[in-house]
Amino acid sequence: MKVAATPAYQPLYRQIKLLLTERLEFGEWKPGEPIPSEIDLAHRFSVSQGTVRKAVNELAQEKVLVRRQGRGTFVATHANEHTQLGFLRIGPDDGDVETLKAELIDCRRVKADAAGARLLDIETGAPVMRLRRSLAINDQRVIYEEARVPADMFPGLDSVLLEQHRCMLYSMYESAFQVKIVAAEEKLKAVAADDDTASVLGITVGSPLLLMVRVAYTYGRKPVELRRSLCNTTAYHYANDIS
Amino acid sequence: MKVAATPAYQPLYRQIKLLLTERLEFGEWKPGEPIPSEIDLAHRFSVSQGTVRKAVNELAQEKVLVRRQGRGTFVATHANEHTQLGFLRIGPDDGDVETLKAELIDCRRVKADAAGARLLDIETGAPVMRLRRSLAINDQRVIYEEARVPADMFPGLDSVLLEQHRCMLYSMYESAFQVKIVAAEEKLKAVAADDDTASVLGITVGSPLLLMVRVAYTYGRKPVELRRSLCNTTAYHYANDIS
DNA sequence: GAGTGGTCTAGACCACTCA
DNA sequence: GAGTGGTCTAGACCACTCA
Repeated sequence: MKVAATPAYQPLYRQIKLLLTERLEFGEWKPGEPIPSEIDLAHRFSVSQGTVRKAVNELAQEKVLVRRQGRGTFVATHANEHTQLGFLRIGPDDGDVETLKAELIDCRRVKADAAGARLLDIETGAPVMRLRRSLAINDQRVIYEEARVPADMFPGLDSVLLEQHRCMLYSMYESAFQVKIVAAEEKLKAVAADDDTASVLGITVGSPLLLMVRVAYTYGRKPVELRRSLCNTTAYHYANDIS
Repeated sequence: MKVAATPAYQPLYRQIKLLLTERLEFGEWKPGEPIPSEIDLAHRFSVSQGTVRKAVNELAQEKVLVRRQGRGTFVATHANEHTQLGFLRIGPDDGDVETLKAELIDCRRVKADAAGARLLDIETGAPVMRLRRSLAINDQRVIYEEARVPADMFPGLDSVLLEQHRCMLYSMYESAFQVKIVAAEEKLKAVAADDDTASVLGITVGSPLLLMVRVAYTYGRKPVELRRSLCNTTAYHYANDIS
């Protein structure tokens, strides 16, 4: 009988990719900073430039790194989220997103419920910070959302800090807590507006809203944030490209 | 004064990519068939294998080609849509998509309205085929949709042909009309169910539904199909990965 | 064992950025 | 002009598939 041996063959460039990821996690190169040049990395790891290139290319494709010809390769950052929109896929039916403003409703320490704990990979009942806010696109308040993060990863997270960062969450996670969001999964549904949401968004109870449930991950696909957003899509939509 | 000269520098591998795309459009290699080996292509185009590889890699990434180590590189196909789901991003909240059945409502020749014509890049009033149907996932009827395609690209499209292909549209476009869908853009909204949709889906009028508006493209980003789908997301959701 | 794509190297030269 | 990433080549060898 044959043992179900996982072949575990990993090409060299993937091992290099892992080493780079570890250094990124460790914080050797911080978001926005350049990493060493390909030639430099090739020497450090004693491989050819082509092998480093392949590892870096994959990380660039995953948007963990950003290549800039003639300048270097940089650690991706959410620092410019006010100009770049980050992971927000919502936009107006006509025209572009010109302004994006967040208004904090509250920020509280609560206990993780079973479903949330499972998604965040923590214990049920573990402390999480829950923040609620509304988002206005082009001065129209269209999104109400609730985000939950494990409290121990974000010590000192409170309303004051949030206001300081003008509610740009991923940028704040990154600069204040060294937690870099690199990917997310979203599930979308259509739901009817409840009382609270309706009053925040200034619509009638029962109106259809787009519900987006997001799990956001840091390096190594570790879940960091659970978010529930409700969007009034009367004049807005969620855009997605498929191939 | 400097003329705004578009540099128009195109690396060799992109020229090769273009040549490959042209041959695919022309039908030299059909969906499901293998294309020549990298070495063969390199000889034909008088470039190195590495350059061909780079061109093929980009096409594989765009899911126009499919690489299979040890076997060869194949033209992507929608032929297995009943097993592979194609571009459908909807799935049940619990479990997987086990069965997917389509039920044709009607298929008529109509005139393109202004908005639809613009998206399909045809004249307003030009003939389009409009087909309506419902989709059942795991034997639950959850989607009502309407698709429009330019009539001249699909001569002879009718209910009989649709039934023959069991409503697997992209597979039918491909095998019966040599139109290969390679990409799509979707816009999502939450809307209230109207009378017709409510009765087809067996829900109450006004229930929230997920509206998906899709433009599907063939090679060279030529628009081919405009689709409007309404999904009852009570026990289903639209899944999307972001990075 | 022949043929395919996948990895890796070493080296040349190009496009681009910035001082 | 020095330094970066981007392209291209030629060649070796590896992993995988299939007859």
